[in-house]
Amino acid sequence: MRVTINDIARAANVAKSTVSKVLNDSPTISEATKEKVRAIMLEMNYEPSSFATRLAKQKCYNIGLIIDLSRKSDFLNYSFYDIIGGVESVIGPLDYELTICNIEHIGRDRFVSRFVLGRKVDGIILDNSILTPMLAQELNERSFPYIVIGELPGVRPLRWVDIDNRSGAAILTQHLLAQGYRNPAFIGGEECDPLFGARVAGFRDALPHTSLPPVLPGYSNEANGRRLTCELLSLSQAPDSIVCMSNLVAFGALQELGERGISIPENIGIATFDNRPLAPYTTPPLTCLDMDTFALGAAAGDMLMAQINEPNAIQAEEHRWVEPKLVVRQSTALMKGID
Amino acid sequence: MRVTINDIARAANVAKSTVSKVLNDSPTISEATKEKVRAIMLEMNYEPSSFATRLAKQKCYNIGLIIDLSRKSDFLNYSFYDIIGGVESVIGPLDYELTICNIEHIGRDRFVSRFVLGRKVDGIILDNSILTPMLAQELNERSFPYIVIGELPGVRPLRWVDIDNRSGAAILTQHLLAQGYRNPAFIGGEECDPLFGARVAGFRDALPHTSLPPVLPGYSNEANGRRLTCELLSLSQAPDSIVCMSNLVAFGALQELGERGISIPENIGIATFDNRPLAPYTTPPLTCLDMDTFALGAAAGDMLMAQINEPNAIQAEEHRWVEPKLVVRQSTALMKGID
DNA sequence: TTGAAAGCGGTACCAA
DNA sequence: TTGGTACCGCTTTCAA
Repeated sequence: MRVTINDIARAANVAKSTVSKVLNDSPTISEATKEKVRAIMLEMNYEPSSFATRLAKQKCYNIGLIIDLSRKSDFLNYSFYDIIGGVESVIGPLDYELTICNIEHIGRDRFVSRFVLGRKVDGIILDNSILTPMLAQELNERSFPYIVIGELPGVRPLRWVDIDNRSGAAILTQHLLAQGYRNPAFIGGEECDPLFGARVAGFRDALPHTSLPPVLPGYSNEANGRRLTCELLSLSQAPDSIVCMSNLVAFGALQELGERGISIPENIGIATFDNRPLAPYTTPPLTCLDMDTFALGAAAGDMLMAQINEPNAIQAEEHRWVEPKLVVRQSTALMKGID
Repeated sequence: MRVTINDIARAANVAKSTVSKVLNDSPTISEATKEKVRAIMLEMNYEPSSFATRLAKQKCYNIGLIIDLSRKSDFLNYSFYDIIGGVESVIGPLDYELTICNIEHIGRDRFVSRFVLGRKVDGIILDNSILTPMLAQELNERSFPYIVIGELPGVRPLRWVDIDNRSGAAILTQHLLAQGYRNPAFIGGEECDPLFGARVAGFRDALPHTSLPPVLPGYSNEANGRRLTCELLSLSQAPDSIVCMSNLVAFGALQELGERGISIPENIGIATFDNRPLAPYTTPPLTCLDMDTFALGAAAGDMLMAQINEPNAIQAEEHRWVEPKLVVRQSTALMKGID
């Protein structure tokens, strides 16, 4: 049988409540007693049962990361480890744990009851693809702490973190202009996706308001990168540079342009979102916007801990942006001779 | 205040123990009572407290995935989501949860006491980079269920799952031979890494025992891919094909060969381990061995659940291999004309 | 078939 | 500064 608080109390010849106070480093216990009890704990290899503690304290020291594992996406595949690392880097030192909650089997509706009513976690972090307005309302009504990863306009009060895609898109576009490109186009991304909206907005921010740059949406894969590039080339005024929604779109564009003998960066400059998985390894390597997904996770963890510890702040709306970083590579090096 | 088993008992006019039995679908309770109590549970939105249950049952329904988040590796970045998905796919339906345990802050030594003695988890899954012989011994002594991801010869009794790298390497090499290549070489990987040993062994398995193929180790990055390729080319009998330890090594090789005007697959064939992140997107696309990391996680989860539920089987050694899949692409398509 | 009561391993209040 | 004791919410044994 494992050693419990009672064993320690008996061995130390003190009351169980005294042992408990030693565990919590209560100031009402003398140093002498503390030392004695601690020595015995060490000797007996005692470790308090987390369940008993949590039950008694009515607190879980556990936060849930809600995901839908049935969803496969490049973003998740390439950033999940970093996001978890970021979350853990802030909650771990505070002695909180991270539980992965897959809603795939449970279903979106029953999951609130499972995790929120079941008090398995003190707070949750979830994706904007998982949070429905109804779910948000339910969580809000219960004043249950939660942070959304990914902007979600229209549902409030809401606390979310996101990569600042709009500002990032502007940075990327400004870089193209600074390199001497004059007519950037934007390709890839689905119109219904808020990500697309934010990035196109940033793209437009960086351009003169009078200009009407080509923006061609399409599911972000290699084939569409090629197809949309073809479309761009057939325009009466073909662009001299392209901002791509993803690495795969950019890869498709590179392929298409390569086959047509159009050289990059001389004839057309290419910039793309995300450094992973391909940007450093294409020919030529792609100028891109590197997304700090570790920071994203850390920000989410930080906001969540703040909410858990100051429950009155829970009703306040809070958004936090993580700024992406421009990584300049050869695909936009129009001015490399001048430099 | 939240609704507890007492509230339900009161509302249903039965004893608390009766409610408990309904929760556990005990056969000693009449259907009528069950239905009545269940209806009230539903009505009152009751969800049992998992901590109370776990404390009373002395069981956690929780398994720990031990990782060292301070480690950054491509493999983890690209496969972590899949591994978690695999583990969850088997433990989730059994109502187990997955807790991420980062040993970065805790330290390798204290972590046993934290998770094992602290009874936070019923079993753990960890990496062969985390399991030390001492730790293994400690876990074995306590008969604590654990599964290692990644082969770890020399420590026993031990239960682990791994990708069958040796057989995979042989498959990859046999493919080269079947395509008509005669002198494969192996580059990349560190000699101290068991992964390197397994893959080189498989590489040799596929070749005539009399042959002494070039095997050049080196940390697996792009620069070494280039450097080792140069070395290969300067050999008196230069190889006609290369098995690469990783995508980055292969990428380096492609770069080097490309710059020298050596054409692939005609002059030299290239095959590599891992489909991620680059293999489909290089020029030419790389023939590779695709590692099913979801299956790896699922196998680990499966073995762990078996151990938890049959504690007497815990002393038995068990290894499970996940077979990698050959993905043929252009980089080894020597026979494409013939085909 | 149901109920009463004693745990599970802690916390926390109040009295000593 | 310490001890006694009533919980936290559920399970389980034993009696009714």
